[in-house]
Amino acid sequence: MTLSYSHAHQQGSGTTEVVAVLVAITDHIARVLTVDQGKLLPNGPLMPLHRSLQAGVRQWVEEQTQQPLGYLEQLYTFVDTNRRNIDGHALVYVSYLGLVQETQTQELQSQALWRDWYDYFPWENHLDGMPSIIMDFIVPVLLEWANTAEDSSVRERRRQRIGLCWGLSESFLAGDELTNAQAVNVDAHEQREWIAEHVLLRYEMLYEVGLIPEAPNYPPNYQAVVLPEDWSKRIGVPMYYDHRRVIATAISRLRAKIEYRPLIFGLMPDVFTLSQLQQSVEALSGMRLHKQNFRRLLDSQNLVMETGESSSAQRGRPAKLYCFRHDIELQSLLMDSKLPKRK
Amino acid sequence: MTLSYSHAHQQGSGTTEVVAVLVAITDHIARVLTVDQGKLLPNGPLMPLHRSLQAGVRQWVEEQTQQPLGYLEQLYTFVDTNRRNIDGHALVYVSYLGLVQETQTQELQSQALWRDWYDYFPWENHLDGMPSIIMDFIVPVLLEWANTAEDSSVRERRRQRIGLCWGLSESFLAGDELTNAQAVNVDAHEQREWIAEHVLLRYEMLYEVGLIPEAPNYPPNYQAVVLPEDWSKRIGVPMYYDHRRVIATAISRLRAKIEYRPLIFGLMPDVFTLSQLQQSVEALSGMRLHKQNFRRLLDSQNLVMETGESSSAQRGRPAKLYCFRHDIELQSLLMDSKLPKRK
DNA sequence: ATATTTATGCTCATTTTGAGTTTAAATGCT
DNA sequence: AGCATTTAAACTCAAAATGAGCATAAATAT
Repeated sequence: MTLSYSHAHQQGSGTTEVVAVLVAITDHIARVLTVDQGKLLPNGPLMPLHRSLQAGVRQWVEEQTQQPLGYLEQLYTFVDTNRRNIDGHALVYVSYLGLVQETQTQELQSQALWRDWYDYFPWENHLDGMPSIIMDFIVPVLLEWANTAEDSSVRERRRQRIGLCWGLSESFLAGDELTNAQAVNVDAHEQREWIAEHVLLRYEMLYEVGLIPEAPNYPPNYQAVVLPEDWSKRIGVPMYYDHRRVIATAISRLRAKIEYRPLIFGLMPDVFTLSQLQQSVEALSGMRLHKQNFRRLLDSQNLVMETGESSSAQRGRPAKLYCFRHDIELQSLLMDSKLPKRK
Repeated sequence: MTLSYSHAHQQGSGTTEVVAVLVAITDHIARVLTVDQGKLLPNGPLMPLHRSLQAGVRQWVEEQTQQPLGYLEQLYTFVDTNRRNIDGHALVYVSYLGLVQETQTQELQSQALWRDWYDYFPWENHLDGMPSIIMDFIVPVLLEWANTAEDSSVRERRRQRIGLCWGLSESFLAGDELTNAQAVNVDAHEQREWIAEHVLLRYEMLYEVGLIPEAPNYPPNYQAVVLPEDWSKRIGVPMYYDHRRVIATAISRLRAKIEYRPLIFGLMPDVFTLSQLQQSVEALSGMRLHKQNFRRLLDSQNLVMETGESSSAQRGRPAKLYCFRHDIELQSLLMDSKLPKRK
């Protein structure tokens, strides 16, 4: 895509930028903080006055969004050879993942906006089951892409890749023909498991195939499947540069890490019920969890303690309130902390 | 430390460098490729002609070591505010982890050298049990450091941190007094488990306390423990800049990732016995594994297949030869692949 | 009152894990 | 040749973790 929007700092002598993916959960929805009508992530050049990359991130986020931020961790470093400084050096941008507590998401600058992260990745939201777009449009186009390869071994490899990325069974992908056998196996499409943390792999596959507006080969011209009118909505909101890939990187990291580190507490209010905690984890992973096993795991890890009070629930039995055990803060950062498997 | 060695490219207009930690296993020993008498990792500036960071890494490694390299993955991006370009921008360096097969480690440039990585981190080698230096010197100094803190809560936190990093039991660290209770508990020092992948955390703790020659506050002046004459040898070979930290980052990543991704095949020859495979994994993790469980896990994952031949062993029953199943290459990169716990 | 909703405690079969024992097939030494 | 030694590899077994479900408790809505 061509980009009309441009930053002043790109003409300078620096070649390093920082980009931040700030995540918060509000109304049980995972959101990222964006600027410029949701088209960009907060970002800015690393300057001589910054004593570290983190310091650069904090300054630019503060300046562009006025959002105070807590936990921050480096994600990945990209190079954009299309953007260069006056000496011809390509732009290097270092991405960070930041966590923001729900209670901290107030009074932003006007251009800053918290957006549901599934607006950018509709296929990643399995909270109400697998979205129909996957089996109706995405997978058919991908299979078409796989089958148009010259070499049969390439075709096979592509099909395997599709199956692994999108949780499809071997049988669904087996054989070069996908005629009536396909109809039979459609119902068995959830035989292999959907792996939540493969967000980046899935995004990169869609990008490679040309299904993503940001990709150079968009739109794809496969004939077997007619893309619906509202395709661009279904494939998610596009962004400038490669910022959508940066978000995909962040979601992948968050979903993977939450399995063994209690990052979730960086997103929770100080006091919460176990159901709220579970709903937050579900918002991140995009999947429903087994309630009883979630709780068993929680108390086996000793991460939370009761406050003694109960919530004034809307309906049903009032839930006990809990808080994060700050006395084992350090332990929690180091120790393994797993999550139960899907429901 | 002050550094006499300097690179020409630091005077240019660029601010981005790449640094590579190349790993290979030769003679059952995990090694990293170094230049400049083991004082530096292969590195070089990112230049306008490079089309990606990986391309930069490959060019500089090739130029400085003539080592062909295969698998390459980004590690972490650092900023060195002590090194700046002519415009005052701090140097940003992006580190990479590369894997080299044993059969590929030939005919290097004279300045390039494969070094046992435990030369840099002697305390990380638990192949023959926990090294005595840990309980004899490192932990006593760390406890001294913990106990000299003003605030008692800081003391407690530091002790917890020490316990988690170095695998010490609660009881060993409990209480403010460590007089005769200490002697009693010394034997119980392996109650909590040593976590192999915490290499970076351990290095950073030693650095913070001043036990690392590269640290600004080296040497520490704790009185309770008299450091032995050969301390500098025991605490490992120092490097220029923060390159030792980069290696620590690489080892941490490798040890963590090998638990769930079959990275090990990037280091193995094309054909190998299961014992050789296990020894390689042990070289990386620095710990002995339970042979039977290692094999059970291996064939549950279907990563290797018999070649049909057997090895002409030096002694004992000949072992079957195996090779990596290239047909599931992709699968292997995605799928979980765990390792058994310690022996 | 009774159905509905939410919270929370408990059970149970299956799988995974950690740690052995046993048997097999080679070599080296006397 | 015979026997101890060494390495390989198959099999067993108890304990712990996991996935899934039932039962009970405490509130609200009709």
